[in-house]
Amino acid sequence: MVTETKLSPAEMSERTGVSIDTLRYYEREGLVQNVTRAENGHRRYSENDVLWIGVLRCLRATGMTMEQLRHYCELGAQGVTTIPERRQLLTDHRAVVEQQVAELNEALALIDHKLEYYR
Amino acid sequence: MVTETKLSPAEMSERTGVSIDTLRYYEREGLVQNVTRAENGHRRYSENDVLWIGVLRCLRATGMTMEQLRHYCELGAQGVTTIPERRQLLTDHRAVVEQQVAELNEALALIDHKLEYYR
DNA sequence: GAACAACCTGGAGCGCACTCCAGGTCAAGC
DNA sequence: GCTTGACCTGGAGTGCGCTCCAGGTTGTTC
Repeated sequence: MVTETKLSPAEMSERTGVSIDTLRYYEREGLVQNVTRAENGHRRYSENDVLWIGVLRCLRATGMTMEQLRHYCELGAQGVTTIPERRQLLTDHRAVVEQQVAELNEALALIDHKLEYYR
Repeated sequence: MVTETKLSPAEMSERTGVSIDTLRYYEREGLVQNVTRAENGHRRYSENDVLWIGVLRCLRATGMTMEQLRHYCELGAQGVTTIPERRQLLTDHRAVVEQQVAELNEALALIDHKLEYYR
C-alpha cells in the first residue's frame, strides 16, 4: 500500500509507551534511523518504526546497552551482508539473557529460603 | 565458638567480589551494619558479613534499590517484631522478580523469532 | 492578529550506584 | 628513623540512560 499511516511524535509516544524526549534521544544516538518528516519539519513515524521501538525496548530491558543497539542498527543499515554478524550479536545476547534468567532463579530460591526462615 | 575468623577489607573484597570502596559505601549507606573494628580502627568483617553481602548482592542484582535494602536492614536491626514486614517486603519483591523472569522469557522468544528470520 | 498547541534544536541537568581522590594514621620491615 | 603498604575519612567525580529546558517556528482557532 502507498497510503501508509504516519504517526506524530505524540501518537508515537502513546503507541510505544516511550516519551517523546526519549524517542528524539534514540534518534540522535542512531538507534532509530530514517525517521521521515512532514513538510513543516515535524517527525512522522511509520508502523515499522513502532515495531522497531518495540524490539529496541525489549532488548534494552534485557540489558543491551545503547552502544550495542547502535551497532546493531548500523549493521542493519549496511544491508544483507551484515546478517551473519547480526545473527552472531543476537546469539551472544541470547546467552546473556539466559544467564540473567538463571541468576533470577537463584535469587528466587534465596528469597524463598529467607521466607521459609521467617515462617 | 569464641574465636571467629575476622577478615580484613582486602580479604572481604576477595571473598565477596565486591570492591573495598563499595563495601565502605554500603556501610555508609546503612546496608551493612555493626562492622567491627581492630584496635587500629581498621574494619574486621565476620563470616556473617560475608553471607549478608551475598544476600545483598543477590537482591541488588534483581533490581532492589539501595533505598529498599536500607529499609530492610533497618527492620532487621529493630528485632523480631518487624518480621511480618520483612516477610511482606520479600514477598513483594519476589513478585517483581517473577515479573522480570517473564519479561526475559518474552525477550528470548523475540530474539529467537529474529534469529529464525535471519536463517 | 493574538493566543495557543504541537513541534523543533542544542544543550544542560538529574538520579542512581558506584568509584576515585587527597590527605592522614599506624604498624612492620629495613 | 624512614619507607612502604594497608587502611582510614569526607567529599568529589563518573557513566549511563534518560529528562528537562530555553528559545524558536509553524499552523489553527477565535
